[in-house]
Amino acid sequence: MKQKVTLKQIAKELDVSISTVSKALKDSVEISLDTRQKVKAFAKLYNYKPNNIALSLKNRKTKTIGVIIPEIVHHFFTTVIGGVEKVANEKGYNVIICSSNNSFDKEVINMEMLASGSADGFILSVAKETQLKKDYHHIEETMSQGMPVVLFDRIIDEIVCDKVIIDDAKGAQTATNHLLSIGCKKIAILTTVDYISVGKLRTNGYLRALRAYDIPEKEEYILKIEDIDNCESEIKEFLKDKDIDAIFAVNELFAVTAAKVLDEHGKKVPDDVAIIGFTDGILSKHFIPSLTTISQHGEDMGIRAAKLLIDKLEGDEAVTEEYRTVIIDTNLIHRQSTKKNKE
Amino acid sequence: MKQKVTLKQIAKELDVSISTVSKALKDSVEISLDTRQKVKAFAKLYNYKPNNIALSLKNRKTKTIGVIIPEIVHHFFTTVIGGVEKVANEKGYNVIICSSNNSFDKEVINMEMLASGSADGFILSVAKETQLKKDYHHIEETMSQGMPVVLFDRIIDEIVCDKVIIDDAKGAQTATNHLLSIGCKKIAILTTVDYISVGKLRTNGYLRALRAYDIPEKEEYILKIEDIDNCESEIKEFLKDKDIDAIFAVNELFAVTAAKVLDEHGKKVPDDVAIIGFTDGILSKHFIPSLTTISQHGEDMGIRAAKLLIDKLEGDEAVTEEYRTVIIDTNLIHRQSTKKNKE
DNA sequence: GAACCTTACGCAAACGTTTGCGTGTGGAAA
DNA sequence: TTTCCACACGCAAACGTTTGCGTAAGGTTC
Repeated sequence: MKQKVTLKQIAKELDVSISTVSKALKDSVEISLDTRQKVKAFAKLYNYKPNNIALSLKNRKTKTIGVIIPEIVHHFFTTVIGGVEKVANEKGYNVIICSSNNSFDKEVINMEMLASGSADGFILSVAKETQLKKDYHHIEETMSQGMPVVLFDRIIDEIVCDKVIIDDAKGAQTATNHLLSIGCKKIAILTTVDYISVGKLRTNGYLRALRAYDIPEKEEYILKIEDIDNCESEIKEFLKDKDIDAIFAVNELFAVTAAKVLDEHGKKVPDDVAIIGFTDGILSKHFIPSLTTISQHGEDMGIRAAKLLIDKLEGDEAVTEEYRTVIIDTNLIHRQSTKKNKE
Repeated sequence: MKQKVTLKQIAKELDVSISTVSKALKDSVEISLDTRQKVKAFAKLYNYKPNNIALSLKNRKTKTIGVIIPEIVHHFFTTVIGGVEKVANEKGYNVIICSSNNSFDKEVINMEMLASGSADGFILSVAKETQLKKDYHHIEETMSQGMPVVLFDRIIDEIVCDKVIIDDAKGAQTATNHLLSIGCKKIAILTTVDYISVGKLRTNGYLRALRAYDIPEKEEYILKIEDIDNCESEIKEFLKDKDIDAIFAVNELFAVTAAKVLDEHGKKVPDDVAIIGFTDGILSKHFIPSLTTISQHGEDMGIRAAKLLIDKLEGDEAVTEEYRTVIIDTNLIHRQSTKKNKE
């Protein structure tokens, strides 16, 4: 089994020095044309590829971006990654993806691992547990070692760095407004517990929209779901005999689960109850009825995040000291789940 | 801005040699207890972490697994990655994920990039284009340089290496049998073009099942979809006025799209037409009606693939020379889309 | 033939580690 | 006082690169 060929081996075979080989491959004028050609031919023959590790060590940078997300099996996050990869590949960067699995410890471990030489900077959406614990030492430590961090989606206000977010409250308000505009009056919200930043913001947007329409908020219309994986039972309980004409769900899963429960109760979507979701994933698109939703433009978020990071990585000191927060526009995607006949 | 602290800096501060620091941190008996404690205290204070890059260079291994998949925004592939990560983390490996986007060129580029120092071995599902082109030089080259490769799902028969697959034909046969067993006689299949290995295998399984039941295969019941992203129009055209009582779809998207088209035609699933899919993703689970399907156990595939790879990486020569093909069991998940009333 | 200039290459340091071996210091034994 | 032995530490090489600088060989100029 062949081993990877190095400069040293080529040098030995051709009876020249390592530096000659290195320079020849780079077409340095220091080396005679003859030698250059010989070396290059030999290198091609043996399929020489410079060793990235050695280059990283020498250059003190890895040309690699570390991405840490709470879940890997998650449509929104993968679209973001898609965007990151796009930009990264264009600019000659590699992407390492790690999932924290919503665990604080795993987030810390992954971050430390990547920070100790494997990546030049981070794109990060923090784990649920991290938001709960409010322990951000690993992020601060990483930044204090000179590695830029870009936070996206689930961000942390207390940390000063580049951020890419959507205006969750505004998106939620738009969603709720849409329900109001088609004549719904009794609008329930299925949301997460408050320590999830985006959940709280979306709840706020919902409340804001109601207030703007002078509709009193009702405790009984708000369900804050704790255990996302078992949301069905909570939603079932919540929806039982509830007199509502619309539901705003802060994510796809809540939306389709609600649809399912309504279906079981013999209620029709959208005629009896309209539904609007958040995040334009495959579920919303392919569900029957297809779900009206707020698109988060995950790929754009990834693109912007990657650009911010690479700017920091390649920028001079001036750029480095200035932090930006990019807000990605959301927009309402009209589908069947909010098409009232009375409209 | 602090920079990352190195052994050299600690050594200078403490006025000892680099090797003393290194040994002290490793609790070498060569170093006096006093010095050891001093060094360790200092290292902790400055949050010293050994530089992975330097270690990789020295050890000639990176403790990193490269995973290349055709698509990142894809439920099945992400579940596989989840499995890989699980095992990798347990064994102290890092995981780098790259997507080829189903492009041959990107697959080659990613592979070469990772092969030149960033990863010790690969877990790979080949791009559609690669299957079409039948050009596998990059994989062969990587293997000939001593880096183990594990192929999964979309594998290549011609390449001799470890593989993790499901028995696609058998799974398809099981699916078709199920349809037959509930009384369906006119079973259509929505499949991919033949150069996609898994698609072809599933088509074969379908045909095998029909033959076993002595049902003649009909050309008009078979749709080979070329452009997956625009499958809806093809399916619509195909299903128009077709007299069938069941559909076997080789993936989720085809299954739900068929359901949607049927819905538009006023046909009921499962009463008029039963549907069975392949791959147990979120769509199948949450669709109304929920879809009966063949589970591929993506996470298990990832786990097995990672284990095979790590065995190769850490094994001695004996293990290295022997290649295994692991076949993961599929199983039928009964849901509503095949619950005939007549049953 | 001396002085000088090109040309074409090699040396060595550096990136941050690890580790086998060499060595200076001190104390104990003879 | 000499010899010897632990003990505690430093040296240097190695992993694979890149690159500034030094230098030998050969040619040109006067």
